[in-house]
Amino acid sequence: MKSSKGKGAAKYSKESLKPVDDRKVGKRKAATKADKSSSQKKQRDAKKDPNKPKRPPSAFFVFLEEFRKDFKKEHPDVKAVSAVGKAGGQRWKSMSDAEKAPYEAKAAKRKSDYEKLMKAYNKKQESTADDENEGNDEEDEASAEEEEEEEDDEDED
DNA sequence: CTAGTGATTGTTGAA
DNA sequence: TTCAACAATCACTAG
Repeated sequence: MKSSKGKGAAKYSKESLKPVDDRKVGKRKAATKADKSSSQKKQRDAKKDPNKPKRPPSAFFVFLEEFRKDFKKEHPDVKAVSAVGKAGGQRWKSMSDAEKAPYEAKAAKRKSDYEKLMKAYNKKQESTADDENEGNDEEDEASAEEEEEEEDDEDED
């Protein structure tokens, strides 16, 4: 699935896929915690999912992390997160696929771990009324093995 | 004091 | 296939 390179399937979208990208969709934040009774820092919530894994940062975010450092380095006085976001956004679009490659690779790895977390998260849910758990297969080791795969290929010097 | 807000794009999960 | 919200950051502001 996936349109892949676009091309062949870039038809249905185009206009239909537009409504989303334009204006921040009307504010995706403002979770307005609402409760906060317990001063538990900004833990986003405590009643929704016990331990839902946070979404893996996209290549853009990975790039942003480095970009922020560099940006602040040249703009130590800038204190607006939006400034970095905008600058990073433009810079990101200015980058070539090859340059984004390393970031995508990292993001891809992040996703791998995320999938694992999701597995563990599913198990924790364990609510569903009955769910007897039956055999309960522990299979999958929830422990994420830290296997730092340093794959550096890409351009060789 | 607490935590939401802004701004970027990508990604993922659900319908 | 399509939509929609969320991922990090950092100083400021409001109640």
